[in-house]
Amino acid sequence: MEAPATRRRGEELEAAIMRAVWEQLAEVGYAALTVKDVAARARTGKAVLYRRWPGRAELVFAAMVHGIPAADDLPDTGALRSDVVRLLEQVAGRFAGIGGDVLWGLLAESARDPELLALIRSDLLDALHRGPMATLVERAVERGEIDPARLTERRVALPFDLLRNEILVRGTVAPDAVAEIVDEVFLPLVRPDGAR
Amino acid sequence: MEAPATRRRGEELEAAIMRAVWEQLAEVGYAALTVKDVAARARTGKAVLYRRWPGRAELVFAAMVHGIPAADDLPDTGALRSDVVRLLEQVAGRFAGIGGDVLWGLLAESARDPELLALIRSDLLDALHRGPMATLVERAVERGEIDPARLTERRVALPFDLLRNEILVRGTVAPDAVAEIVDEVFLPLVRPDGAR
DNA sequence: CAGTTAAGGAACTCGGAGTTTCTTACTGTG
DNA sequence: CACAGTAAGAAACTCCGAGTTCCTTAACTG
Repeated sequence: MEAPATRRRGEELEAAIMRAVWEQLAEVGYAALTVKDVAARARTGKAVLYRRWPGRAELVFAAMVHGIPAADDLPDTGALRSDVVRLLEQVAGRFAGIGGDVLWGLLAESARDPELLALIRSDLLDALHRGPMATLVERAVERGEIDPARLTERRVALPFDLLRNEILVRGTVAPDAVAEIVDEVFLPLVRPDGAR
Repeated sequence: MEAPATRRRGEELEAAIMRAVWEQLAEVGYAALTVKDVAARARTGKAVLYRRWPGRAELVFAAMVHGIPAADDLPDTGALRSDVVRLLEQVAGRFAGIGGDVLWGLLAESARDPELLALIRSDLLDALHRGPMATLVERAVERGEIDPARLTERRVALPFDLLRNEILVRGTVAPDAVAEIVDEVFLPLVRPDGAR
């Protein structure tokens, strides 16, 4: 933020840029984010940014991947319900501060670039979700909380599909949305029969 | 398409513009759609467009509302499953030709304009879905195909929430997605107990 | 310490959104 | 049928942001 005493390079410089992008996203959103403003905020020049990322979309994508902390601490509460609730809330929390519009903007701007689009879809929308969820489900099956016969790909994906819908369509995750998704939809579909 | 013999006005002109927007959307998508191209395609000038709509986003929104035929023919096959499948396929079909990127672009560009955003959400994402679905569900309750005690807002919204997820996230609706949504998720949640 | 790399910064091109202005065809009214 | 008034069609214009280029100079390399 304050004037750099020296000329920064490598890691340090890059971190400052990522931070500047993230802050701009939080403050003005995607549509109003300009490369010049980001450069100014990071106290550097546009050329430095373009030397690293081919365009605005890639820059923002990098900042999101960088800014969203990895979910290394997968919930393990011993019960399926609380595990899933906590995981969903974790992910919802990661998107707090920046609105759904960042995702829209990114997707819209990348619509013409199939490679970037695929990357965004897999890194930001899929990988972060499929793996963790699979683990939670696996554990629950072992505990007998889930009937394996009732498991399908679609049902496992359900919690995140619905959470994503909240973020993308409503722009925010209502306080009780997570509980609803888990209690009204997910659990009734995978619990062993009899347990309503 | 061909040179207009005369100078058009009102309805006729407007229809030509809406058609031009729709065709451009289908051909180049939202990001690459320019007002100048639309005007050229409709054989008119930019000023004519800006006299009617305040900006690009409103123009595209108008074209979508105009171009998406109303679902006046609500399915009524006598069975819940086929009703819902048909309704979902109807809606999916309406978005054929233009990709999900149009929605993204529209949402991204309108992120700063709360009124337009609300309009898009309600007209394009909500109104078209909530009403028809409610009717189908109502009929099914009367036929005894649905247990009213198992109905919640969220469950009724489920089919469209998931369909929307397909369109927005995957960019397309896989051939068997609709059947999966209905058979693996929706029906098991609302059918009277015992019917698995 | 000499040579190389790249940061910082400014000036540039290019293109699209939105505006303005002008001429000229329609339209509705007397 | 003539004469406003309105708005279509077309062009030129402003503004602004993405991406590029170039130059100076600080930091790193050996």
